[in-house]
Amino acid sequence: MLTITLPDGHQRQFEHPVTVAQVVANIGPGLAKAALAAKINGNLVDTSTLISDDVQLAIVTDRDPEGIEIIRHSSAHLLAQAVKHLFPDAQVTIGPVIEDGFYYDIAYKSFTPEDLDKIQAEMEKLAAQNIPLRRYLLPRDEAVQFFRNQGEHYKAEIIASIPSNEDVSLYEQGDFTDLCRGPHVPSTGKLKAFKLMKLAGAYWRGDSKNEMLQRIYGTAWTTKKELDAYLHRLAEAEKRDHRKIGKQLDLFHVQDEAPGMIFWHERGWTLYLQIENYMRQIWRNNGYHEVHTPQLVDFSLWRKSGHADKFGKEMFSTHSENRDYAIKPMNCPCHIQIYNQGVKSYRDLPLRLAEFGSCHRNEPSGTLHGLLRIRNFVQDDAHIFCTEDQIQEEVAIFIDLLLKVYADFGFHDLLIKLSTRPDQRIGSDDVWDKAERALELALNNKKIDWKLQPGEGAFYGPKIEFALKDCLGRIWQCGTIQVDFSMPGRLGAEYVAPDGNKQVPVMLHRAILGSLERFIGILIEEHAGAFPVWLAPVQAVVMNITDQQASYAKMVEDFFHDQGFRVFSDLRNEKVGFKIREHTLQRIPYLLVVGNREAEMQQVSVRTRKGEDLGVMSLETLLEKLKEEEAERK
RNA sequence: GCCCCGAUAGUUUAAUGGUAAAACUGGUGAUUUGUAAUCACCUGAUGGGGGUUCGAUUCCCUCUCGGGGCUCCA
Repeated sequence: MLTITLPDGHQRQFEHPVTVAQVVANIGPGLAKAALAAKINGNLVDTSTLISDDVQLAIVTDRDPEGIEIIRHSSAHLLAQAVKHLFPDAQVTIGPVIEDGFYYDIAYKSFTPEDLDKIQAEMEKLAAQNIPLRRYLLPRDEAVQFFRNQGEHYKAEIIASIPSNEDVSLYEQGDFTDLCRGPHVPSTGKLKAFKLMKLAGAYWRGDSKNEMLQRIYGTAWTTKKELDAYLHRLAEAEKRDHRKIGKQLDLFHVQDEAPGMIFWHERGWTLYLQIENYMRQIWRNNGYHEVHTPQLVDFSLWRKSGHADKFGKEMFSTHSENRDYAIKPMNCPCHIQIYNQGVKSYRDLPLRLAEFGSCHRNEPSGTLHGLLRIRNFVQDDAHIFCTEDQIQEEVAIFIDLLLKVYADFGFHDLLIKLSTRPDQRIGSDDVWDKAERALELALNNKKIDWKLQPGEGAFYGPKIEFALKDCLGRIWQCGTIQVDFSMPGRLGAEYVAPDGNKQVPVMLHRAILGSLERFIGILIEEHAGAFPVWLAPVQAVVMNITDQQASYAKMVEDFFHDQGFRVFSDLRNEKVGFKIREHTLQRIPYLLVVGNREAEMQQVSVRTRKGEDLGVMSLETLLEKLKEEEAERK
């Protein structure tokens, strides 16, 4: 006799061991149809699992988060089966679940988009056949042999790395068998809403020294409706792409002659300057000293700093009159040169040197991406020279400042990561302990969520990274603070301690926005180009209805312009509806219409880019409104 | 850098082994207009190089750049 307890507390008793499927059938036909897998005492298992003890049992259907994951995982297997049908020479490797879908890496010369359509059709065919899945165990060595016999050498290699005394689980669906931990759906008919999305290359075992496999990405959902909703969401997100909006709103462009570098147009540059000026204010109010250092520096400095060894390939260089130069990829060595001028005392620390430093890095061509990954960018960079004892407080102050800045820009969802000591590092473990603890403590004191990335720190010290997502959910690192125990010493930085001895300061590398270009790219996507008033390149447009109001419109423009606002007038001989449409599409916050009535009363008729009619108001009333919005940064 | 895909007018899109189509933009003229497109006419394009062919924008090779991934992002 065994007792099975269901989540609602109900119990069922059976004389003999039963499978999950039998229990579910016993509960009801509706649930039996919906069951994808189950949880026995909290562990996910297949519906074929045999129960022989008293257990807690929960059925997993497509309403559970685990259910959709199982559907995606089984979809990956279905994909592999379809590929094997159509391309028997292809070898399968791995096929995990990812956000919103799955992929499968396949060793094959290459697939075309047409192949993708064929594979999709084959998958649909196999799903319609409702092929049952069967799970079974095999000793590791037998499993290796099994896959070798099938010519699946990658799979055999994966299994060979599993300890030899362990059994491995295999899943068989019709003529296809895959190694897998599971669980999986009971049969392929449960897969009803999937779509292959794209082809890509991916290195075997994620190592660029290995051969490249063909990765097929797919998405899978519980219903066709959810699938369609997902595809719709994607299409909407793509409309917010900063490259698209950058063109539409005339913000910037790139061209062949300067790959990975940005031509900023007037409107984009206005936005850029707003952000730069805001950050300059932040620096001024938080104890930073703005400096400016050369773009081009003799290579000897990069040798001393260690950059030449580590980033030689990424540095652009040039030559003149027997001297080799590099365009700076980072600002830190230059800031140390400023620090090194004159004798520094412990009383000068912490010393915070800041620069909108323009850096060039020769990134591999395949990694360039709009404004988000480029070869020439400007960082809101600063280096804090301090003592070891000051690290903790400086980091704490920095995090507060960073969170305030991000909130001002409307970002509240930050991904925060702490990267700790890598295998290859310099500095004693004592110093690393101290630095890591300082960063961790600073994070914990803020009561914010963060993730540990062991071994991902820089060779000279640990770091905290602050990342944002773009419109398609891709993650981009923006802000960072890094502890550096090495470069100040390499470049001869020191200060006189209270006891009169010379000491080497610690340096904190830190950026709040990171690359201004990257930050602006994400900002464009976040707002879909409809920037808040304080950032909008053009804050309002004055439109006359006929030529009669031209001089009044010009006067209104001058009025706001003199008050420091970015307002211009559109006096073209066009219907007002035409002008409104145009400036609305340009996402200009306020559209000011002036006809004879307004001119006579010295007023403006105000309309927002959202189409709201705010009615007629005096210039002073609107001015107050603009001032208020600018101050609130809304 | 590696894999797949792409590149047509200023922009967005169409088409074809045989004179490259349209909308918007731009220019000219008319229109003086009240809250998301006034009308007419005009200008304007097949990324660079090589090959196949009587003929290439179309097919092939290659370079450049862009897009999606992988690796990388110090």
